[in-house]
Amino acid sequence: MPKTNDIINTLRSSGLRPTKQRIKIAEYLFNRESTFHFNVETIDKEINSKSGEENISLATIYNTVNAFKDHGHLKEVKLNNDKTFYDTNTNLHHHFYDKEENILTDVAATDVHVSKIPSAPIGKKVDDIEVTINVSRKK
Amino acid sequence: MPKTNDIINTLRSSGLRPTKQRIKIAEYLFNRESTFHFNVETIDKEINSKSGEENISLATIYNTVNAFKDHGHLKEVKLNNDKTFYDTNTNLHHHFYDKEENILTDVAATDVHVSKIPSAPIGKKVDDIEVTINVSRKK
DNA sequence: CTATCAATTTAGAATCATTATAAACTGTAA
DNA sequence: TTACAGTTTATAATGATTCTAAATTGATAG
Repeated sequence: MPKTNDIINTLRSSGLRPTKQRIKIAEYLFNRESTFHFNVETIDKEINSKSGEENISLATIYNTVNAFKDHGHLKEVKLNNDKTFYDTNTNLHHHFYDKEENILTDVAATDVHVSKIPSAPIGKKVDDIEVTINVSRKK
Repeated sequence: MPKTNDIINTLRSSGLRPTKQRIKIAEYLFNRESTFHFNVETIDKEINSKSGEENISLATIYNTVNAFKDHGHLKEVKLNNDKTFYDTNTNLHHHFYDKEENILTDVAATDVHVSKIPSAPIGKKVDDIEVTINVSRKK
């Protein structure tokens, strides 16, 4: 669980000025044990519902999430949804995806083995392999 | 390459009235050798650019694509893009994905083997596994 | 410590893909 | 041939996201 100073240093060293807003959002996103999937609305609700504290404007939340993504602190995730989701786990990993409930769960890279893939198209090289295990409620 | 009559029968048997517009779009989408990835704009441009022919309204293209998807004739595909893409290949298969160029290429299910996966979360069962092979330009 | 300036925040407008609406039209079955 | 539910359509509405331009703030030099 990174401390505020670590967060400030991380922001600085990736070229992002550690503003009040960015620090608050970074603490909310990265001060947790396990991986976390969220969208802009999540942050808006969580951070801006607390009365007594100053709110962060939606535009800033968008700016911040985009900046974090562009600097490799977040990964964008595609779901069957109108809103864009993000993942605080930027390492290579895989997913369980339940489309009935629109729930995404991380799977460690070591828990999946892909033993055969075709060669890449001409002029292309393989960067990585992502596996999505689609699941549904057991009946 | 299905003939118009086959298309009409397919539409009918999946409960879709074979209207002029649906037949035209279905012929455009399904009368081809290989898999095809497209979005609504693709259809709009291709079909509505031909002067002399009656245009199909955008609303109808949306309605039709949604109907085809809902009846299992199309599969929705998520790309790093603001527009929704569709795939005429509704069988289980995998993909090469080049995010630099936003190009998706099909990979046959038989060309990929996944030899190890974790067990599904409690109360869930595995439906299928989709593998995305991320590629980029070889340097 | 203070001035300066570029980076950032912000409210609100703008954008744009998609969906909703409701009136006109059409395929189908009797 | 008629009747009616299913479709099409132009247009308005929606909603997530981006843009804009003015106000604010963090960093830096002096």
